[in-house]
Amino acid sequence: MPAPATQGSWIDRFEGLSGLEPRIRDILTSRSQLMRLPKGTVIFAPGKSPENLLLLLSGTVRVQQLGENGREVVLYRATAGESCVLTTACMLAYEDLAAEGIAETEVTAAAIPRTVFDDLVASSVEFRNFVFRAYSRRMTDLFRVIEDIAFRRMDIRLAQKILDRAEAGVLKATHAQLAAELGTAREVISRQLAEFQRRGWIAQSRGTIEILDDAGLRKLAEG
Amino acid sequence: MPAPATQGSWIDRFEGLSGLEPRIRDILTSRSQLMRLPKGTVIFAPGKSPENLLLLLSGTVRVQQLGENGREVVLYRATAGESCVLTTACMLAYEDLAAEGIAETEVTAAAIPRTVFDDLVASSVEFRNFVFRAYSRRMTDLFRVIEDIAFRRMDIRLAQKILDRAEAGVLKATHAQLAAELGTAREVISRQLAEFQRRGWIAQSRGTIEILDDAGLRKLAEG
DNA sequence: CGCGCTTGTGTGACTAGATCACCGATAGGC
DNA sequence: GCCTATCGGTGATCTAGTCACACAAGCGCG
Repeated sequence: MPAPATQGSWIDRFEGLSGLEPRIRDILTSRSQLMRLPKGTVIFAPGKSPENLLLLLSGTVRVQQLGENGREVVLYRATAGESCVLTTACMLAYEDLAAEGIAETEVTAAAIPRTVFDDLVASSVEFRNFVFRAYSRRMTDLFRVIEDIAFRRMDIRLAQKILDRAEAGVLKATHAQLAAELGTAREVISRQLAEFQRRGWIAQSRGTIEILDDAGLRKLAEG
Repeated sequence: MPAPATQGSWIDRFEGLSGLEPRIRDILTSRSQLMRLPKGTVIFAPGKSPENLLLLLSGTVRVQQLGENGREVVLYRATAGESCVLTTACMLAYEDLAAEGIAETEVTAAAIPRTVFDDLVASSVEFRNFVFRAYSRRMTDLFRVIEDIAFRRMDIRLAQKILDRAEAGVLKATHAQLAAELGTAREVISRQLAEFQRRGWIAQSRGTIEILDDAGLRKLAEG
């Protein structure tokens, strides 16, 4: 991305914020703070609520639910151009969430303090719409997760996951990681992958999955 | 709808709204509309987004996720004193939700049009807090549902459900309804209940479950 | 190099839950 | 009292989660 010529140009990377009135843009740029979080940073977690609302400029944040037996499910990922609104929910949470947010890659973000956030919501329709739209999007994501877990077959979900997260036909992930993504046990993933392999859809080696037959996987994922 | 003794007194039934400035109270009372919805009314559904935000004065609204195969899971219930904020998410939703809200009993509510809602959010800190707190609460509920579905055993969840929803030791519900609540199949519920009965924890008859041994159920539900 | 350690993967046996195909029981309308 | 819709019970079968353990691949180190 080219170095911004004007102060606060990062704002325009957010869908819905480009039309902000100058006054609001000023508040946003002057009272937020750009920050860089190394990969693996825990942004929020049970008992650790964040002080700031993050608007992601680059990188991705993974939000996952933790079960007491050590198992996990990935709830959603926030990527550049999105906000981590759940954060606001956490900021206000009268109750601790059993979820945590982790920087999955290095992340750069604009951090907006709670009070400034409130101020912005009060003074700008566009910002309000931005915020509520973000909430709506997250809700939708959560609903999909629920639907998946409750109603969809593992093989289908796994095929989707692989197609989703593979880059150039290759997915770097251990069976255990995929299991955590889908909220299931490692063995289940191992067996499903063995079956995919048997059908010639993928090739496996320690920590990586290579897609051999995209169409085969896709056919399963759709149906 | 019963005429309130003093204009706007219903506002005080909502935790967090009682401290509103008079000016805001006036907007709320004058620009909202009290309404009565008969039991079974569909408040929102896929393809049917509501125009109003509802603040529930009495009755309960059940919000459930619909799976394409006809199965369901109950996401949460909103009761008197709560708002149906998801509604606002739906109002703004750029995407249809596969969820629906249904009046589970007769419901009375104050309906706030979308524009007035925006106005209130803009002009009152208390109202903003009220709204975000409501969002936060719903998120928490959704997280619990995800955790339950993904990690908890059916027998435990069923025992909890029975304890939760029984009134005076009796629960009026069919096996099919309980199955829908928990996002499972009717047969599973039937078999579990048969087991509970065998252990002397409950007695069953068509459409009703009677709790005989509260402690027994509770012990399972906790563990 | 061989050694031990950690992490990732494979497998069998078993339990829980979901699905399918039924059939019998019950209540309510007529 | 009979008909019919709804409710509940049951066996067979399949998918998924759990447990216990064994084997394999990488990795540091003497």
